[in-house]
Amino acid sequence: MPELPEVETVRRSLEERILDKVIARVQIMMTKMVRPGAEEFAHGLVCETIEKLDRRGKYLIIHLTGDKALVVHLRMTGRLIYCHPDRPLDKHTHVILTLDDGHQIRYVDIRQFGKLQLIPKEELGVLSGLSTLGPEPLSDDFTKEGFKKALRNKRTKIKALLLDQTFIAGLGNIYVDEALFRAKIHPERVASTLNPREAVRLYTAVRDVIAEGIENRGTTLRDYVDGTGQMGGYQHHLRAYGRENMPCYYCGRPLERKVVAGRSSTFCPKCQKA
DNA sequence: AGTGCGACCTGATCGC
DNA sequence: TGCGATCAGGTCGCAC
Repeated sequence: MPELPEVETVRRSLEERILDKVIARVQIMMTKMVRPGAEEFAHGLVCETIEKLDRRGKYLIIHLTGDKALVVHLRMTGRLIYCHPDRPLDKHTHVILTLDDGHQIRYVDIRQFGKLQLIPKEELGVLSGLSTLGPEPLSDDFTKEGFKKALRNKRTKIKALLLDQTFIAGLGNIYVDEALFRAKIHPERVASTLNPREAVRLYTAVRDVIAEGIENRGTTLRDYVDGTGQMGGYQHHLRAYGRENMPCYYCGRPLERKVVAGRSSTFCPKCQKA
């Protein structure tokens, strides 16, 4: 489910509603979703005030006023929903945080792959997965020159590289396919073989698709919704992902689908030459 | 260093 | 209508 634009949309939609609220009650229906144990998780959160909401890659980081932070990863089907307690419980609701404003934040996750981790803030810098993330694609430290240079010594397929969170943070299968399509680069191209013009095209494409994804409040294929339960809109703008056999926007020929880097990949065999 | 697989889960869809 | 196979936005660990 959620890639950077979806997580950022969740962050924004929650931020305006839960900032400065106090967590009054914690209910855990499925203990494996939380870290450390249920007991410690609940006790660590109760009476804490929500100070700040950050995002890094696909991680949502909820800073509390004490020395702790709640790190959330939605994986494939996780949802964080801010709602009134009267709203009927979704079938796969695993954790409920009740706030002092009378509302709740519910963690719902059909496939149960996600994780809510309560950790001391000083451990944010060492948490596996989070601490090893590459640059944010929209930040100043993701530079054209740095990107070009980094591609030069990578012998892996460009699709695998863009999916590698330690290389660049936040891209997933959808936005990688979109970026490669826009840059007219085949997903199986070996990264080091991209010429400078291609590298720049890809750099620009990555930033553009991520920015457009955020502007459109993310992509809803089936499960994704923001912090208020609203669907995204970027699914109407996709040009490659999920468009197998449909006409290429550039040349009109049917797009092809193939497994690359272990993921289903859709591309134009004519415009994105191998 | 890079690749390919299974594992973790539920549910939608498709072919028979 | 039913039933099994396949696939899904992510990541991790392991074998080669």
